[in-house]
Amino acid sequence: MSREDVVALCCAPLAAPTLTDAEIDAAAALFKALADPHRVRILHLLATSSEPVCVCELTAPLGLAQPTVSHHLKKLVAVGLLEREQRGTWAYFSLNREALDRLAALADLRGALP
Amino acid sequence: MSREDVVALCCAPLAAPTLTDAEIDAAAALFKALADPHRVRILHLLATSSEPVCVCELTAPLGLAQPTVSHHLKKLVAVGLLEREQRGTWAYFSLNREALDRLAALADLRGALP
DNA sequence: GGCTTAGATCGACGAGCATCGATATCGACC
DNA sequence: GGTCGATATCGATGCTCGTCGATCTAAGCC
Repeated sequence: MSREDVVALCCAPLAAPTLTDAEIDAAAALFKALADPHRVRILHLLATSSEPVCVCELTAPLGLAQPTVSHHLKKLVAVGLLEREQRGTWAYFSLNREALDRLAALADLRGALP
Repeated sequence: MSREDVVALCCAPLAAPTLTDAEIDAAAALFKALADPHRVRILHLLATSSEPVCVCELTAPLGLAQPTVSHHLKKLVAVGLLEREQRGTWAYFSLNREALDRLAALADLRGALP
């Protein structure tokens, strides 16, 4: 599941009459990235922060070791939900607006209902 | 994670200023239920069907054995996304509108963004 | 009652995942 | 170059999950 596959979902919400296998796999991959409480909290922390956040600021509120935080961030970046920016030694992460639009469209199954 | 916990998320979207641990766990549990392609396809099949669907109609399009389909349906019912209705020997499943509303609100992280 | 069928449950197997210590990589600074 | 600090990667461990055959339960029918 590449990032391009996930991005291709932009105009194919779950409510569309038919979804291809690839689109369904991409949707499941996106939800899978959110299937862990720590990753949901990372998104929540970034959503309530006005500026990008570096890894060192996440270990404390999450109560996790640094390798584990890197592991979760990598998964969120892989599906396009997060963007990574290197500033010297530090790595800053922020939400990807387009990915959030895609997620919101995907999660809205109600469009096809009568 | 009981169904009541998940339902309690109704008025606490992910974009809210602060989320409790319980609310975050409930959100992750809801996304976890969607983290499998077969379960996404089940929701898609139900969303594109005007009437409730029985288990025997799902095994063929999913390409799964009957116990596996029952397993997935049980998970979707557990988080409230599906409703189960017994008609004689058959069990019919349909989407829960309120759960879909909750899901759409949860997945919309954009509310708190500037 | 006895048979048939739909669906749920159980048990086991294999794959995947979260976690963290140890290590590698990379940039900044002297 | 050498050192230090921040982050990523690696390896191992323990747990969870998807899958399906076998079995159990319950409803309909003769």
